[in-house]
Amino acid sequence: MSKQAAALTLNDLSAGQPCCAPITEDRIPAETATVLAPAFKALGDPVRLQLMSMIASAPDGEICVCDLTPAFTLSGPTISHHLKTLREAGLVTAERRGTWVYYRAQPGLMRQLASLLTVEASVLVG
Amino acid sequence: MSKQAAALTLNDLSAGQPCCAPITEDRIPAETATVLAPAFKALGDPVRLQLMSMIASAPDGEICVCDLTPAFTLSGPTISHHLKTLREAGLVTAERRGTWVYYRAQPGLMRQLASLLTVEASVLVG
DNA sequence: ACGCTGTCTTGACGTTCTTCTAATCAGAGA
DNA sequence: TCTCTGATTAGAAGAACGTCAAGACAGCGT
Repeated sequence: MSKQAAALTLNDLSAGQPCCAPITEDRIPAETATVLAPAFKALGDPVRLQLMSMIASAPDGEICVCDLTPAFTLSGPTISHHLKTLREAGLVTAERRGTWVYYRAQPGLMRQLASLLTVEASVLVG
Repeated sequence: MSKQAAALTLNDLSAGQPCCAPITEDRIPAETATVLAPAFKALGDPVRLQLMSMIASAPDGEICVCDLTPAFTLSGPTISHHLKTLREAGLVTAERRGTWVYYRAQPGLMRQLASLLTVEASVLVG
């Protein structure tokens, strides 16, 4: 990384209201793209996309790693690595309770990504 | 490619109605994840995210490569390569008219990605 | 027909990603 | 304290990615 002008972090975005207009309205600033692209990248793997959906759709809002791992034909460390990627992207949080670790989705960031992609009717008609 | 059970393609999804419920409601099937993950991956680069936003927010619904390239400090071939990635992900289409090539967003796929990430109030409150 | 401009493809190089095995850490129970 | 189980970290191999320079292709103008 050579030139990193603005120190815009994920918290600056997920804390406040919607970061910016949908990409159909205005061009995204470079700093915003730098902050949000990693979240999209984290969802850009089939395994992580399924993990994310299992976490986000968990009945109690959380799900144990021990329930996630057997759902795939991948080794435990590999699943753990993918979960770390989702964690570092800010899409999920982890909490250890006793022996087990539970994962929970972060709706704020998800909603931001969704609103960024929202396409209004005007774009379709026009 | 070893085991490719269902021949689910991008067209199967973008042609019809919403592919599936938001990931907050149900776990997405493996085939759907395989089809949609590349679209998220394509958006997972700051340059491509900005390109996508410039294309999607273009006043006439389309924008010339000659307007995209000078907006970045990257070589022409590199921009062209990123545009190809967006094209292969199904997020944009390209059309040559005379000397110039114009890019246009594909709202269908964008709307699918957005609805997949949609978080209802129930998830937040519950 | 020729050259000019705009865009894409090719080939290469260094970096990052995905996956594994092996080793380590955290907590529960005897 | 020792051991057992669940989860993460460390290290390594192979594939994929981002970038550029050089070359190829497409269309316009002379």
